[in-house]
Amino acid sequence: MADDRRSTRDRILQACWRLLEEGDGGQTRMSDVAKAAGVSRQAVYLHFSNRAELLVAVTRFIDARSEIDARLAASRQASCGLERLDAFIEAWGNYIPVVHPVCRALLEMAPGDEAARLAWDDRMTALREGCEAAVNALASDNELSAQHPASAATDLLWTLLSIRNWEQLVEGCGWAQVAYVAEMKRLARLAITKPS
Amino acid sequence: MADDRRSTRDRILQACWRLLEEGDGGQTRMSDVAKAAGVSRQAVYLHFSNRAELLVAVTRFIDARSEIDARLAASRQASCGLERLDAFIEAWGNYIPVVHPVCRALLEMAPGDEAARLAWDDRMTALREGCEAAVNALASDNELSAQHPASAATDLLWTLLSIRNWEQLVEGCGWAQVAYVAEMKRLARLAITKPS
DNA sequence: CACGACCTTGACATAGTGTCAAGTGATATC
DNA sequence: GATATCACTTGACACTATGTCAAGGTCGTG
Repeated sequence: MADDRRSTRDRILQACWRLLEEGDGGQTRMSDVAKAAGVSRQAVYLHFSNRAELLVAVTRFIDARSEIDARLAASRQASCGLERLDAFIEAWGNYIPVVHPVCRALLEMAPGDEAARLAWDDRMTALREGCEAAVNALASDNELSAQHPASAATDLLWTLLSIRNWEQLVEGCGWAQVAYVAEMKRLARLAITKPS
Repeated sequence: MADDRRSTRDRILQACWRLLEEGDGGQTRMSDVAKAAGVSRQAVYLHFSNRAELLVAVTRFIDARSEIDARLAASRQASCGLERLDAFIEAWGNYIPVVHPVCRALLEMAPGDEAARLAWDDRMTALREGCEAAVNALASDNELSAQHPASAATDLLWTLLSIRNWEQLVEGCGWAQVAYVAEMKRLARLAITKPS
């Protein structure tokens, strides 16, 4: 029974994920998810009290299945600031395509939905903390550009690595994922580290 | 009569603009606009067949009142590529805060509304053409970085100057408008021009 | 058997967009 | 001066998606 319970919940999450990846983007409706999961619309509400909560649960579901923590941990073990910056961009930049479908849906509903907005802000705050840590590592190695205070460097890195920028370059301009990551590494160095 | 007609239409546009600037962002509804313009909700539909059309009309209304064409024309008359790049960033970057409230509304409805999406794409295509022209001017002066083909440099400049990035830095991180413009100029040079 | 957990069915409230039809009042035209 | 036309009002309606509620069904377990 406990197994069945998890299996229904998981089937909903899985179906939602699949629809977000395949479908027309964030326009996936609760009834679509229900149908895809082979369950009634109300069953979805028994597990997730609203759409925002479902989407947030899907992001966690994805996080758990994609070793994101491990990848980010690797970046924290880099031996110097520059290496850490590269590793961080590599980890995050390659994670974006995975979570992007859900992020898109969350982002689309954020303007009109407090819960979605908070969930999104949480995610972005976590990203900013990662950027801040990378900037601090650069500062420790005295590799940080003298152009700005560390907070401004963090702002820049955070903005550079935003999901919107990935969308525009990879989906909008047709850049290959590896080209995107390589270019972000190059730009980050130019923007916030000392000229070599 | 012809005067009255334009005055009602203009009152609607003006009211909509004001609400978008003051209000909670793109959540402004048709009935809000009607009320603010002192007109019935249906009167709004007599002038604009749907919300997307109204928003597009507001952007044109703003364009007309903000000498954007003149500012951009100035950037086209720059005597060298680098100067032109700066002038373009100056013109566009300082225009963003003016149109931003409407762009935000248009952007928020774009995912679910074909008309809004097309209108947005149009605007962004125009911006991209401006970026492309600036990149070409740099190429003519042999000032373009050898890192990428011109199209990739255009992609980068276009992405750098996106409204989302302005939102994040100015509204999200609290950067002053002048700091934003200055930093975009610096980054654009680093990203796509030859190192000096 | 009876209970409870999980799920279904179907009805309902709500919010906002866009449509429709009938009516009003001022202005222009014959 | 009657009449037609234009710009607008009023009020009702259809539609879509979210989220809520109540009543009932099914299955495993005590």
